[in-house]
Parts: sequence; structure tokens; C-alpha cells
Amino acid sequence: MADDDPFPIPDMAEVELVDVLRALGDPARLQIVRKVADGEPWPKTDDTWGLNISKSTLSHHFRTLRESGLTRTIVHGRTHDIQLRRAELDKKFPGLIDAILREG
Amino acid sequence: MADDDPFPIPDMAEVELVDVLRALGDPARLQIVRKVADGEPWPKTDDTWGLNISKSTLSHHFRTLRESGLTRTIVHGRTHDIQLRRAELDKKFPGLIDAILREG
DNA sequence: TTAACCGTTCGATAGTTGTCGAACGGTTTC
DNA sequence: GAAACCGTTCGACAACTATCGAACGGTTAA
Repeated sequence: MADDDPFPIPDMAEVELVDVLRALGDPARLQIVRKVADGEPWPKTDDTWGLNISKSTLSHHFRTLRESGLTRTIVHGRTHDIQLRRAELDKKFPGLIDAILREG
Repeated sequence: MADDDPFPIPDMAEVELVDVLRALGDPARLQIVRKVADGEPWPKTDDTWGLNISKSTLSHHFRTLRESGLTRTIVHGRTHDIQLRRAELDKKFPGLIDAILREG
């Protein structure tokens, strides 16, 4: 069963806009999302997040992003990738990701 | 001088996207913004906000919205209107307001 | 198998935030 | 002027959150 998935993500149908916005309303998380906005998997160890935070804090933000419905986690042995659920998000919230990428 | 303005708003040039998103990342505030999304002034006393909160809490949210750059306050004697800074926001963050209005 | 590595989780902490009722100041109405 | 009204501010409080270091478990490499 997939119940053992250590990194479960909410069904997009259950994702609430307000939760997505709250997840985006943090400098570290917004920066992460912008980086992974291409929809490709990015290694969590990428040293170019540009964030001056500890690895436990970074892990916390990854979890918040995932639980809000923004991202999914892909496990490769001992390394993880983070991926924006771009297609699903674009369908559920048209224009939202585009809007936060256009630097204001 | 306008320094006495009791409800100062930030210059749109100084408004940060992350602060706007954080302001929107609350159920009460998101609902308010959606209501005033037409860009018209709405009386704060409007009894159709649909929020079950005290007037002091409502006042707190109005302040948060204003300080984040989303709204302005228009004083009419003892009553106040709240107005979304729609045109400015659309220019600074194209598509953002539209995106949060499209019910996902 | 031992060591190094990746990332999470735990426990603690300080700061922020949403909430309320009471009090207050300004405005309108009587 | 007195009373009613609108909305903010204040003080308090509980809940949440961002942060860290240490410890841990799983995976890969030596």
C-alpha cells in the first residue's frame, strides 16, 4: 500500500487557496518555490537556495510546502528531490504561480 | 502635512510580494479582499463580510491589510470605507489579484 | 562493517499572531 | 450638551511558527 508513503501530499482537490497563500507568505518558502518553479525536481541539498538557515529549519519549510499542496518529494536513496506540482497547481489556481514569479 | 494621516499606506514601490501573500494567507482577510476586489470603497460596517469575529479582531485585519499594501482606508466622518488598491496592485503584481479571485 | 552522508524528527525557545472584551476618542444625532 | 454610534487601541492570552542544535535512521561509500 501507499499508506507507508513517508511524504504524503494532499489531493489537489482538497488543497485550499488560503493555505497555499500562507505557505507562500514566508521569505524562505517563496524563494524556494521560485527556484523550483520550472516544475523540475530539484535536490534538497542544492546549495543555491540562498537561504541562511539551518538544515532542520530548511526541512521544516520543505514539509510546510509539501503539506500545503505546493510540492512533492521524490526520494532517491538517501537524497531527496523537491518538485513543484506545477501542472496541477496551474489547473487548480490558474495564473497564481505565474503571478508570483513575475517579479513585482 | 499628510504626516497626520491616521491610516498611512505604504508606497506601492515598497510593497513586498511576500508581505502581500502573508496578508492574504488568512481566511478572514482573504474573504475581505475577495469582497472588495472590485476596487470600490466598501464600508467597514458592511454586515456581509460573513465573518464571525469581534469588531476588534476585524479592525486588526483591516490594519493588516492596509499595512501590507493591499488596501486603503477612506474616512467619512465617523464611518470608514475600505478599498482595494486594485489598479496599483494589478500594475505591481500582474495577475495576482485575478488569480486569487478565480475560485480554485 | 565501519564511516560518511542526507535529511527528518525532537525538544526547546523566542517571537509572532488571532482572538476577545473593555476602554477610549471622534462624530453625528437628538 | 447628552446620548448613540463607529471604529481603534489596549492589555491579556492562547496558539502557532520560525529557528536552532542534537540525536536519530536509512543509504551509500570505503
